[in-house]
Amino acid sequence: MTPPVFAHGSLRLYLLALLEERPRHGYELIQALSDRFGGTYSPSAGTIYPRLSKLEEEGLVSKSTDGRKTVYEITDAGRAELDARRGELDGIENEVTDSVRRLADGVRAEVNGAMRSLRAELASAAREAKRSATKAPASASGGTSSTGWGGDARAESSRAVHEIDLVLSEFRQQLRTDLRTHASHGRVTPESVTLLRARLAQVRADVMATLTDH
Amino acid sequence: MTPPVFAHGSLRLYLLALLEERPRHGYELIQALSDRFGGTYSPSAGTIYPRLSKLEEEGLVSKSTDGRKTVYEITDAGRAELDARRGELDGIENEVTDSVRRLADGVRAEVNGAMRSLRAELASAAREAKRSATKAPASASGGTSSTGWGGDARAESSRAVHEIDLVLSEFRQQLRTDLRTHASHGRVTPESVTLLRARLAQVRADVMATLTDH
DNA sequence: ATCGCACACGCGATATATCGCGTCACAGAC
DNA sequence: GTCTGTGACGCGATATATCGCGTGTGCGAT
Repeated sequence: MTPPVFAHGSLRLYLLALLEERPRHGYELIQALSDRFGGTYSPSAGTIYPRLSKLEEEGLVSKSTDGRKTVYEITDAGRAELDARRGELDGIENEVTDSVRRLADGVRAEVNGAMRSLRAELASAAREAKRSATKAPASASGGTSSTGWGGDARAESSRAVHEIDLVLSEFRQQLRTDLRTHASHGRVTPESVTLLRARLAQVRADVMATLTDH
Repeated sequence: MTPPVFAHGSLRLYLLALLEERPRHGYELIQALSDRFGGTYSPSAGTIYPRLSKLEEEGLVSKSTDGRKTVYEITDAGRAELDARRGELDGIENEVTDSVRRLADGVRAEVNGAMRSLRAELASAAREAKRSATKAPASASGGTSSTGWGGDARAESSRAVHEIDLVLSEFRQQLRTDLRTHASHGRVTPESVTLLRARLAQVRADVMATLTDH
């Protein structure tokens, strides 16, 4: 039901990036992630610790105990891995931001539903007024996707896809900055939105044309 | 903040009573308590484990490890203590039930409050959707000031910015999916990247123009 | 009687680690 | 080219343990 916030290799890389800033222990990383993504998303311990274990097993981080804390530090191998994939990082940040926003929207809807059932339950409880009932939560997961790599003949294609990702990322960043600037003095009208939507649809069609035309 | 559910010696005794039924491990006790009191109240690990340690220290329960679980069993001394204070148990059960009820009322109030603000937010979102999507047949006249909240223009601008964010997000998602599909059979050339870059720059310029043109 | 204060207690926050489910990507089978 | 299984992965649930804050309780001093 709730789609994962981090795509397949993303958490691994992001953790490495956080540890590059400075050594941290597990709980600290959980908080750091929670902070960076508005508190709406908090990675669970079951997400962080297995990943850290894996990273240590791979030799990308080293572990050392400090009282009841377990401090993780990035190794040279870790820094190398990070350097090699530095470009993916900003893409990940944007992706996660998107996921979190979708998640927040989902939560809003869920709360609506939960409220309905709660109201029903309270009404029922008032009617009976002597017996109690039990409740049960729920959970699941879903999915998104992202970067693909690894071929040989398709290397160029992959590179191109990845670069498009970067271009998109940059474009979004720029437009956001532009809008923030102009929104403070002067205003952004719905017409801008409409225009943007139309133009992007056109761009998409044109780009697709270059793909199918050969 | 929230008043304790269990009065001073109550948890200790209740734990003993639960262990008299059968040996249990810590987490099991947490769940048992959560079950008995309607799920509204879940004692935290920080409540249970120190108490269990204390009980063991006093020799009222004995501890034994089973895999990653720590099973607690009542001792003769524990049964003696329980027999001596059997009378208090009913009182405790009632007391706790009352506490939980009060707590549930508090939650209900809180949720109600949260719902109010949520409703407001949803209403706002609905207004936004209506304003930008529908080209409203009549009704909407010019006068934005006087009644209603001040800074309507600012709010509209903010809403527009948010929506642009959505459009960007969606666009990126779509393009990524498109590329993914076409990248498997057929390929993505650097020309597509170049084209995309150029077209996006143009779009950005055009959108910016709608902002400064007024 | 009552004042006050050490001590026990309840509990959320802090901290760590594993298990099992569902999903996704990738490789090899076809 | 499509189908498939399998392994890695994200993540909630399970499981345990400690720290520190606020409060209530009981006892000795007043």
